[in-house]
Amino acid sequence: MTSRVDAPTRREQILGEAARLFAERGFHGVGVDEIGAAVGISGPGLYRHFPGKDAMLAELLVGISERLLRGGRRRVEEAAGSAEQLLDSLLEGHIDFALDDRALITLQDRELDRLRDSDRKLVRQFQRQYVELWVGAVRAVYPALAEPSARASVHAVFGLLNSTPHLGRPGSLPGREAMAALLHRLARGAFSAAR
Amino acid sequence: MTSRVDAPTRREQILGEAARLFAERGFHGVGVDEIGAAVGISGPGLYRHFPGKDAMLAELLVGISERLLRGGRRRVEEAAGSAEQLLDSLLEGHIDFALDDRALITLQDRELDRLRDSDRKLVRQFQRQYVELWVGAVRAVYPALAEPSARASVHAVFGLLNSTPHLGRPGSLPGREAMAALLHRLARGAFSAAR
DNA sequence: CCCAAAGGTTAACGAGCGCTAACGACTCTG
DNA sequence: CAGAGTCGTTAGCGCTCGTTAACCTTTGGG
Repeated sequence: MTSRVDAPTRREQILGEAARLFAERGFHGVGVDEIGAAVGISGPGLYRHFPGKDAMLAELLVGISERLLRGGRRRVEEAAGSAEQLLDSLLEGHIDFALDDRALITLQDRELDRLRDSDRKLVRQFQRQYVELWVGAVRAVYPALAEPSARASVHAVFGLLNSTPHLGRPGSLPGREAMAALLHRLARGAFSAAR
Repeated sequence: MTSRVDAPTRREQILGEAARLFAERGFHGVGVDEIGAAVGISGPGLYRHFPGKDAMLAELLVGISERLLRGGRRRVEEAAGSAEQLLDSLLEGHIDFALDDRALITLQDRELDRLRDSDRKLVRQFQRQYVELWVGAVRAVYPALAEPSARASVHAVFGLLNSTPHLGRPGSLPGREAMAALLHRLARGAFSAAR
């Protein structure tokens, strides 16, 4: 039983560096030797922890989409109150994720096609359920909004929130908390204009 | 002098298919043989038209970013009227681009790092000027908005508009005109909430 | 009519990549 | 202290990929 506050295990360390490298240079653009070097071991030593390079990507993508969905569902259950509160809670969770796990956000919509069919289907299924959860929350706040428009709006707002990775040098932008608040307002503004 | 309404030249044909393939499977995920096959010639025949695979990507990315900037500047000149009109015009242009050239949009922020240093610098320069042009337009409409917030908002709205490529099966979404109108409203709503 | 330019073809090379094989050191545990 | 399990190492295989070389066919102009 591994404690949750321990230093990251070698496996987790590898996954973290792999995520960063994949996001920076693309799945095909990174060699196993580089991933190994990033954690201080070299090349084939990775195969003591993963059956192959594909498996690392798969574990990353399945992990993200599953975490997002679980977090969303938890918020749906906890938000017994108003529909507004649920939408704000979902926004808060997604924004935290976008700001703190930029590499994973990038991978999620960039390298999905490199997965084996079964893994890709699984990730797509998680993503779809997550989107539908949002669609429900948005329509609870804006009941006049038709479902196709709501779905398209949710996709678009995800694009807005996930745009964080593509940002320039840090100087010309707000800090982390200001950025979170700004993204929240932008997203709410977009939804409220969906009509 | 090539007429603008002629059938696409072989070069243009290659660029089009390369854009589609790069967007689908990533730059490193597509082989020159596939690009050749997509236009009916095979593999090394491409080298009669381009010095290498990198050159195709470079021409695509430089072309897009240059076109976007030129279109934006044209709209700035033409919009002698109100600031609102300019912002709407910029939105219209970018939305047309996002809806009609999805592959290029995808490439623009996904494969930029695969370029030679000089080409990447050029593309980044075009992109930066395009963003600054938008920042000016947004701040003309919302003068109270500080520049860093305006810049972050512009990036975020680009993410919103460019989210079109990541959409699901066509059935569950609005048609092209409805989608354009929806994106326009969402973007305006986001800006108006930036504060 | 010739010949040069344009635009293809196939064969093959060299580099890089994912992965396996074979081996070694360290650390527990009975 | 033996032996197994864990976690590394290096060498190298086989394949793919971008690119080059050498050659062929068509076409338009002097």
